[in-house]
Amino acid sequence: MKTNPTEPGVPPVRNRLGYLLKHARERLSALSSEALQPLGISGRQLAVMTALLEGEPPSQLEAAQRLAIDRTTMVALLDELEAKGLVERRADAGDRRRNIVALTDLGRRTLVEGTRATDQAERIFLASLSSADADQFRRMLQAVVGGD
Amino acid sequence: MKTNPTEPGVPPVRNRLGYLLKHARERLSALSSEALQPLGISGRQLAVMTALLEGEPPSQLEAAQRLAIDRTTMVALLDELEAKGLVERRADAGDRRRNIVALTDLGRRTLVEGTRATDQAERIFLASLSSADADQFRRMLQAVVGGD
DNA sequence: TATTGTTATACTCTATAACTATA
DNA sequence: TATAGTTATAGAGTATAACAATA
Repeated sequence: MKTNPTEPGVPPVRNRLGYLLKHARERLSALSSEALQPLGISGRQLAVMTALLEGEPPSQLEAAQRLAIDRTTMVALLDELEAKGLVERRADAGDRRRNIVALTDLGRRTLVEGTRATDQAERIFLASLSSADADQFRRMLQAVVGGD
Repeated sequence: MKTNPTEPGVPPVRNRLGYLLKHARERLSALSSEALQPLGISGRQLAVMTALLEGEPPSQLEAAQRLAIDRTTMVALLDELEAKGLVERRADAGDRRRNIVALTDLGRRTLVEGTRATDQAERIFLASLSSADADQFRRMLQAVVGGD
């Protein structure tokens, strides 16, 4: 059994995109969780609230599609947010299969504060990049994620 | 209840780093899984094998540290790799608490092929960026992840 | 027949606590 | 006392299948 025969064409694991994306997300999640803790919400919950405010108040299914998550995942997220008084479900008058989901006044205020908190978390996360590089980093991520 | 009062300072959820990193990683994971399927290994397993080849053959704990994961997570990963005949645990002669972990010959061949496969998955993942931008994207990720 | 919300269920990934064997 | 490996366990997060209500 030979020792340490470095293989050509096998780069260090810390240069691999899989490693980098995993740990980048872990670091940002930790920073965001910490920043949101005073508000008593998670980053996932803030993301749902953010999606509710884009365009018309969505059904649960439409809200899930805006976040590119499954509708069954949305159920539990809305249960949590409703229990905190941050969102309301109301039956759609025109199609009673659908629930229209909207932020409450408390939800709107919490969203604004949570956005400020996560903006700050993002700034800390990106602190090792120049401001121009940080903008480019975000654009590159949008490019590789695509429309989904 | 007002409808759709767009709040100033609340950007679309698809511009948030949390959303982008989550879905970027999801997309790369899907591409990598597909590329590795003929080899019968996961991206996580390939990452462990890659870490084993950097520097001296590590103990389980050192291998975990190279990947910045918990040593209890490493146990199950090595169980899987050992069951496939890709790695070997052998007791450290100098300190019998430690297991030295090394790739088998099959493991080394699988690592080389798996690296080629995930290189190709990374190229597809980055296809919307120029070659120079792709390099810069990777460097930026390394900068924000830091030494951990 | 198809769609929306829901529930039950299961699977992946991860970490914490406690055990064992060694040091 | 402390460390390396292990096990049991639990908690996120996610998805699939099946059901009820409605279209």
